[in-house]
Amino acid sequence: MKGRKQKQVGRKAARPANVREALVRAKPPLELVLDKADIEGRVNVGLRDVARVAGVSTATVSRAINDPRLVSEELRTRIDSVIRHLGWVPDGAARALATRRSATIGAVFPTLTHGDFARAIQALQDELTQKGYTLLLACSEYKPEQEYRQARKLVERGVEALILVGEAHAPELTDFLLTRKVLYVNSFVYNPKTHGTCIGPDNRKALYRLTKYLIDLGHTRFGLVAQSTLNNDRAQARLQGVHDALAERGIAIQPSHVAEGYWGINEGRQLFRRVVANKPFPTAIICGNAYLTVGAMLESQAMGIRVPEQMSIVGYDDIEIMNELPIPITTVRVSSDEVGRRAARFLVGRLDGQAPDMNFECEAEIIARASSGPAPAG
Amino acid sequence: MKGRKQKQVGRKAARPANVREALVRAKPPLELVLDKADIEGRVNVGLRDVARVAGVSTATVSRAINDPRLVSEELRTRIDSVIRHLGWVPDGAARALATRRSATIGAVFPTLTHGDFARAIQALQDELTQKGYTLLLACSEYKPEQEYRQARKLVERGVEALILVGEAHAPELTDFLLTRKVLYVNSFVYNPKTHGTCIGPDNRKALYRLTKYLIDLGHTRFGLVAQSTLNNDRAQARLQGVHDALAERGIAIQPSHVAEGYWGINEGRQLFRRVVANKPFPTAIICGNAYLTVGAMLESQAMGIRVPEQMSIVGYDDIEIMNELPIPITTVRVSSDEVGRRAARFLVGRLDGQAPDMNFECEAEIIARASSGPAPAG
DNA sequence: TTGTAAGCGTTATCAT
DNA sequence: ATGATAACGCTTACAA
Repeated sequence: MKGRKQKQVGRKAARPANVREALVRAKPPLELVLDKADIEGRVNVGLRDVARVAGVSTATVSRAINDPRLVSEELRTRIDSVIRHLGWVPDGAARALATRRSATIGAVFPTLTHGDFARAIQALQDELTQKGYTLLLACSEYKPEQEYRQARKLVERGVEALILVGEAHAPELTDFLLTRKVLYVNSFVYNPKTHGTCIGPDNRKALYRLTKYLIDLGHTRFGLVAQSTLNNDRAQARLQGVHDALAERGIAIQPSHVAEGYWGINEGRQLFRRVVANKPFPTAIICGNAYLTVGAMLESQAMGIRVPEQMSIVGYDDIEIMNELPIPITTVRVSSDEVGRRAARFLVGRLDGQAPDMNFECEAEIIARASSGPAPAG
Repeated sequence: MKGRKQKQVGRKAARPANVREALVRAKPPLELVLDKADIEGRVNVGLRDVARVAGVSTATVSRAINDPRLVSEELRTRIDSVIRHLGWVPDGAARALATRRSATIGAVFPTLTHGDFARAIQALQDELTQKGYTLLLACSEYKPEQEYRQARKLVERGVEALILVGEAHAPELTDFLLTRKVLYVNSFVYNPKTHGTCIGPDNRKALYRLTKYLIDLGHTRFGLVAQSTLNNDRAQARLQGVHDALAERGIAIQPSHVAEGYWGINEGRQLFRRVVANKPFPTAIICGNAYLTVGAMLESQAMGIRVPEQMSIVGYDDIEIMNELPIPITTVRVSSDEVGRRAARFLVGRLDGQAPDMNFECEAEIIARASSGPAPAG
């Protein structure tokens, strides 16, 4: 470590306080003190240098930047000018160490490329920036183990709170959060029964209602282009919603009419083909996420299936293209922005000691479009 | 600040070193020392507590976690066990302060929701995590002023390097980076003449070549569904590429065949309508970004225009849907992943003192699909 | 191999 | 309103 070669008795002693002392109270020629020689030994200018050049104590400089009202007009302007001239930028690490606050919030998302998460992150970012916080971002790639490691690292980095996705975490993570008493929220889920605050849609209910909507349209033969439920409690809850609604009416779903995949238009196409391969094919197809839905729709058209006359296709998450395709798609709209914004507000509120610890359910609205209609007579 | 109420002469003095000392060397019943009373006064356990409980010096604990080889087998396992039992997590701020390194890298993107940026961020994230760094993320919303503020804040937060998008920054930012000697890269651009390292495609060249490709197909009447060049040097460079190619062949573009917007399928539709409103409409439409392109394509179909027989439509950025629409779209493929990954590698390399300061051009490949063809005879 | 203690750049307490 | 200085929790130079 530079500048630590010799044990110094005291800081002042190490720096000849000769010419500078004279310059200190000089009025305008601040440029003079910018002379390299003045900041000898140290690589970066620090608050101490500002104080020295401005001829005040470090305490005063600290006050001047953190609560200017505590400092006299005169000193304040003098200090500001020195800061500008010296180009000083406060050191976040030192500040964090002294205050025990980092003004940083961490988030671990399964992926950053899915539209809904991207939107939530954007909103999160906006909101946090506005409130003076910074976002530390990590990615779990849908692996609980990795989520744990990342969350841990974020806590080491000093985040004051954590945003997670879903309610199912590695047990180590839950333990860790509990014993360290880390403030966090589970986003994109709503299930007050779980441990921790949650902010998001009730995934089960959303698909329960969507399925009911189709049942009410007379459909009885259903197909599923589902998203894998592996390490994905949201997908799991959605599937549960479908099954709950069907069970209520005593409708069974044929196993061959269920295909499970991950993500992507092309994958949606393939899964769709698999589902409709077994005649008679379903009159209603429910898709697990946005891009699977788009794929299913595109493939249905390529196959010459008339939608919604022969078959209804519905999806989850309302991305722009759903409304722009030749046959606009019925889907569930969740405001990811809202999830992100709410999460940010909640955490910042709690950190400021306000806001009670409550859960927040985001609306999941069914947007009915041309892709769904009454079940065909046959 | 807690625990700072009374001036303490020395730390040890403040803590009765009675019973504990005896426990220190006790073999298995480590649980005993977990007793709250042992960590009195302090809210969080610290390295000192670990050292005390393990009966070693703080230096040894530090070594044990940072370079285990420096510590004897015996102490190492003892320390590890104490760490686990105490649930200690090192304090990043303190470590950053002491080492003058934060293992953190900052990025400021115009937006997080565009597919290309999201992909780059994802890659960035992966790569950085792998190398032991964490990503601090910020968002400029395409505003140079905000980019400056965010970058500054990231530097305050102690990032060791910065990833920016584009080469045109606020002058304050350029100054700031220069005087603070901040390591950074301009991503998504390739222009070795600018200040700073750049990693990305040569936007001008890419569209120059795409335009040439269309010219070679016999097109002479061009239309533009352009992305606004406001605060967007990439869009500007792309436009320049188009104009360069056209100028070379003496082809002029009719002002009424140019429409400028931002982003989104719907916007693409509107702009497209505007462009084709002026008969005879262009035989080739070049679009400024992915979603504008999709919009143009969708609208052309809604209007009953035959593509590519009557009109060729080409875009920029190869997102999945381009290849999945009924008429797959010719476009320029830029590997955003590569941009992100390269940027991360470059910065980490430089921080480790390897890697020379060189620019890196990412390939921008023309993916010819069904949406482009020979100009119609008429 | 291990310990001692200075030092990282701030903030905050206490005294003036 | 301002100054002096301990403290924040770690790393590391130097001594043993």
